[in-house]
Amino acid sequence: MGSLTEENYIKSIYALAQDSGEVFVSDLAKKLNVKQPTINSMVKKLASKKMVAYAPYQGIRLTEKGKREALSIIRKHRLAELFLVKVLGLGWEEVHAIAEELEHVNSKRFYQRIDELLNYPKVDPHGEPIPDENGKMMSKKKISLNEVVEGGVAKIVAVTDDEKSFLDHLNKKGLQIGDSVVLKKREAYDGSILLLNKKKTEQTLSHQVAERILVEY
Amino acid sequence: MGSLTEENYIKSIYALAQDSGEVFVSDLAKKLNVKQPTINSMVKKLASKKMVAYAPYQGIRLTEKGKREALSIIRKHRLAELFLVKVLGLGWEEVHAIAEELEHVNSKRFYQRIDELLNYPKVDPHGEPIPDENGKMMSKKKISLNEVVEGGVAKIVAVTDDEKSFLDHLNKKGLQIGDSVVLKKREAYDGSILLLNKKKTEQTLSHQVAERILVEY
DNA sequence: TTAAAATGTTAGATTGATCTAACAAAATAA
DNA sequence: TTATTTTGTTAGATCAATCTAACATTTTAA
Repeated sequence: MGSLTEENYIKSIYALAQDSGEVFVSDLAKKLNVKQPTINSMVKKLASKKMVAYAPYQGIRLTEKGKREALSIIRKHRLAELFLVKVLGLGWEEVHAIAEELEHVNSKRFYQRIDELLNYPKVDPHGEPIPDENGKMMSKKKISLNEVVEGGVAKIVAVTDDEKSFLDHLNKKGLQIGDSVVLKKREAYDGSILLLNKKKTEQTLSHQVAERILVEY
Repeated sequence: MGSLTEENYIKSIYALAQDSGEVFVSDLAKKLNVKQPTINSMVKKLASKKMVAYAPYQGIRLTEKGKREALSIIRKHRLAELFLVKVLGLGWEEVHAIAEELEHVNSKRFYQRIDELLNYPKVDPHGEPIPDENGKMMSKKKISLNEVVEGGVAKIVAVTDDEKSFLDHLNKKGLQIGDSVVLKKREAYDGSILLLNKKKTEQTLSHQVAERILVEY
């Protein structure tokens, strides 16, 4: 266990990496509401503890050890949220703040009993998967971009075609694994879709291309 | 709310005052496992926040504000303990450490729901009274020294005679309000008792004198 | 390819909580 | 009443986490 502060850094690095792949010092500073030099020194400390690997301009990555730590905190957070809703009868909208505190409680027994009481749940009240004691969790459902509804936000997690020409096409459209996209509109007559890529520019994809793009949704 | 550290100081000052009346910088240092100068500066800070009143060689006293804070923490600690035993099924011997963490959770709602779920309990698993939201709690039973069994430890909390001659007599025996005493032996033929006072010296009290001394037991 | 934007670093200060070393005052015991 | 013990203080240092000010490097866009 690191300090409360260290735990919060680890958790935020994990969350940002989920959202957008690379995590820069500047991203973390924004997320944690502290200035960049603060992040800089903390990242050095975490690197010395082998929790992260860091190279300037290439982002901060959690090591296996760091990921284990992150998943342990996430497990506690999500178990706490579900517990607060199911057992204490609090509203799903008010439990997040309390879970932010409970996630730092350092007692295996406490969380084992909660897990048992809730009958080993797989997802929290927001539908997020709960990692088990070994950090394993249900992966979110992956679907094709064609199954996303108009207005939906989805994160590209995989492609089912790795022909260079296909990947080049995606690059030209400004699309990469890890990017979040917004589905603006679907044309009824040919199933082509209009979306906003990460850079907020509009792109049109044919139905055939969208079919090969898997998203987490 | 003060910092975690401040909360722990307040709680310890309250606990020491319960045990022995006066709380010296040196007592608190021992209790919190830090050195005296640390206590000295923290006490100054707490005094500036009007949580304690302090005069050297005369002990640290909580102000009304400080007492409210202490009772709020104690309430959370004891509710947490009972909750851990009754709802999570943990053993009474393992809940203290977890409650030390939970007592700092800063959510009224959380503790209100626990209180409700436990049906507004009056005592924790160790028999200690639980303060309500206004800091009121059951007082422990006060009994006369004559009702304490041989070998019992009791704390003097009041006397039912305030004649100077009576109080002088107690002073001579090294007995004061707030002192803990050990009842070593009771003579069958006249009901007089032999006890160890705070200074660990043996004293004999007549049955009539003991009758006028009230203890928390 | 040069200018601008994004990303990052160093140096030095601050605040909270802690320490050690040295000294000071009050209470208690011999 | 003097010596010892208990109780407390000051000064100065350290460590974690933060800041501001100034500067540096890399990427991206014009």
